[in-house]
Amino acid sequence: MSEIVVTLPDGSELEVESGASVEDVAYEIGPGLGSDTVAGIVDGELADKSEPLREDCELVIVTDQSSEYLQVLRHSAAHVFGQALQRLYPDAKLAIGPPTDEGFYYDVAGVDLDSDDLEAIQAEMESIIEADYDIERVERSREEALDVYEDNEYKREILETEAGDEETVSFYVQDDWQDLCQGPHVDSTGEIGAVKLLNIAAAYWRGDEENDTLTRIYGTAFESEADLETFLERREEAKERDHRKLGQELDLFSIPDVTGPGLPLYHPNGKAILRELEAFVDGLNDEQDYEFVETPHLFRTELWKQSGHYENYVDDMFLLDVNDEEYGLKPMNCPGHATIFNQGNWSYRDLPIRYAENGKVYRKEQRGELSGLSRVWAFTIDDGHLFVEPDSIEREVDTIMRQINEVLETFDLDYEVALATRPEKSVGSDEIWEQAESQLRDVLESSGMDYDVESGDGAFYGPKIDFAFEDALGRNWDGPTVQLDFNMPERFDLSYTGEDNEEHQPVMIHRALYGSYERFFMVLIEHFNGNFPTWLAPEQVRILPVSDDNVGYAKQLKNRYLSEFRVEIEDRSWTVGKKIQTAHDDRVPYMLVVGDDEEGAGTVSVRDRFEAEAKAVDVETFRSHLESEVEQKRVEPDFIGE
RNA sequence: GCCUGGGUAGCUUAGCGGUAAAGCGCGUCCUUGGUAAGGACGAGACCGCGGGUUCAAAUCCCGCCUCAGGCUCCA
Repeated sequence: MSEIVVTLPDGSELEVESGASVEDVAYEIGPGLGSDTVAGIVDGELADKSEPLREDCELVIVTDQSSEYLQVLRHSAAHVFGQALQRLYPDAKLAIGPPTDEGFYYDVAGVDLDSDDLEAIQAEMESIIEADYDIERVERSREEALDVYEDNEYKREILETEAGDEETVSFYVQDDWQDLCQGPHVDSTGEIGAVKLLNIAAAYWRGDEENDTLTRIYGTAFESEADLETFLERREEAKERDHRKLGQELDLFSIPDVTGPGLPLYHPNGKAILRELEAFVDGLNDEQDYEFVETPHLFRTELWKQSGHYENYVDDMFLLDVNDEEYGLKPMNCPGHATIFNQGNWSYRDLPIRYAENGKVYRKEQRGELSGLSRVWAFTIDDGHLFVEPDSIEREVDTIMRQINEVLETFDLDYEVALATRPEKSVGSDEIWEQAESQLRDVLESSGMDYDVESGDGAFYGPKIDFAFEDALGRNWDGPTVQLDFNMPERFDLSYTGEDNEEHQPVMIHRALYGSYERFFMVLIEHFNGNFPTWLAPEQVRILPVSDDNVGYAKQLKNRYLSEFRVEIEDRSWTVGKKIQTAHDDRVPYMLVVGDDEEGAGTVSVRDRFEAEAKAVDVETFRSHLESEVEQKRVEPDFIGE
């Protein structure tokens, strides 16, 4: 028997006989670890503990303390689901049932399920868990496996494709039930502490819409009931924060049927926030010498042919026939900006030219994809296009990255960066792409930031750096982006006169600090749970007169002292308690309670959204605090307890 | 676009073959309140749109629009 070298996570190396299993190696390390072994990670791939090791490899032993344990457990839960389903519906055909980040799903055919059926299936699952069946791995020949799945075309397809080269395939058996599966799994069904079936949806076999539609049941599993409870509470919390619900409740926006899908209307409250967001980036752009431009929403398709959008983007464009001529709503702002550049005659002394526009664009996304503000047909990009000399690319990209950092820091958002490279559908030569990608790589390298490479995720005209930020619920979003483009300048024949008196082609940089206002707004709504920082809040202060007699004083405060802020007076004849309740529901950062005492002394009583109170506050003290809180864009109201 | 499930007052929802119900909000009146919901009365709905079945349709059937959850795609 030959020896192989197994490298462990701490870097140590272990010599074992070729063919030793993951579990054998674990026992070699220590008997405690051996008996705790659930599975292994061999060269990064999750493997069953009985997996024989035949070559030198890196090995991580998975125990119930490992982060991968949950994944294994959930995979087993998917099997328990499969068994439960087939107990209740013997005709059900199982397709695939993998674990996911949040749980597991199983795609099935041959059953007609709706959400009411889940309860019975879950009860069956619980009884399988209760019975604590051993889960055993069994090797069968491919022929034998094909016999097992005589009536299941999905499993047969897996056997003929993925397992096409294998002599034998593995099954996992529990009780009288088995499933074709590579594993790994936990030792017995009883290890699953808690399961919950969540919802039911449809999915295509292998994700291809040409294929059969399968019924997908989503569920999750945990080691304990308590973990499941925590998960369900978080889920409920995310539902409570849903921007569509808050958008309705806080009267921010609507998407009524009559206006068409994915075409949101911003109400005064929503627009108040958008105006602040616009002013913020407009200010940042002013600081970097951007010039503001404006372009129409509609252009002749000639322009889209010139830009390459007609070849590469028509499927997503709204086209209109106007007097037998074809026009298209703009899906991007760059061709308009390039055309503006082309109306001038530039020297190297003029560059970089930096154009900015909060430009509305239209993209005909698939109908089923539209959702609240996160996917819409009409959205606004805080767009910017720079026309630069090749040797100033790095400096400009670096400045943009600093701007993006400032934006994300302002909202208390952490982020990661990624370099997205050439996609399949693209324009331009290999040399141009290589040059562009290597320049972005250089900027990233010299910035010292960690970054991922996302192969094939670039725009059709050039590579880009994407910024993925994380919200309060731990979800990641793309938004800010910097894109390098050597192709559009060529297509539009852009030029400037160099120091050598020769014509040169500028490079275009496309960039956005938010990405789209719609999506960024949506993320902010959920990130802050509607509790916007004071500088963004549609209503920054609400004055609550104790009785109707104090309304006059309230008006005086609003008009004379607080006119620079968004202030409302609650003048309905309600009790103070009700006025406070309503102001909290409306998520107003500051309430000023004013009764006879305050009116007599010329003060206010301040209450913030955290329920903290401060009495007999001098009006000017409050006003100047508010001014600095808004000016510095502080994330939370901090007048009280500062 | 495809699959499944929905669309009932401004909002949230009940009703599911016999021409509509509640809470919140809105209006009027009483109350003038001191830090998380005072009271009374009232207005408000072609029950998503169009067709069909039926003596009778919000309710059953068909088509369309639209929303939700997914699949694929993306800012």
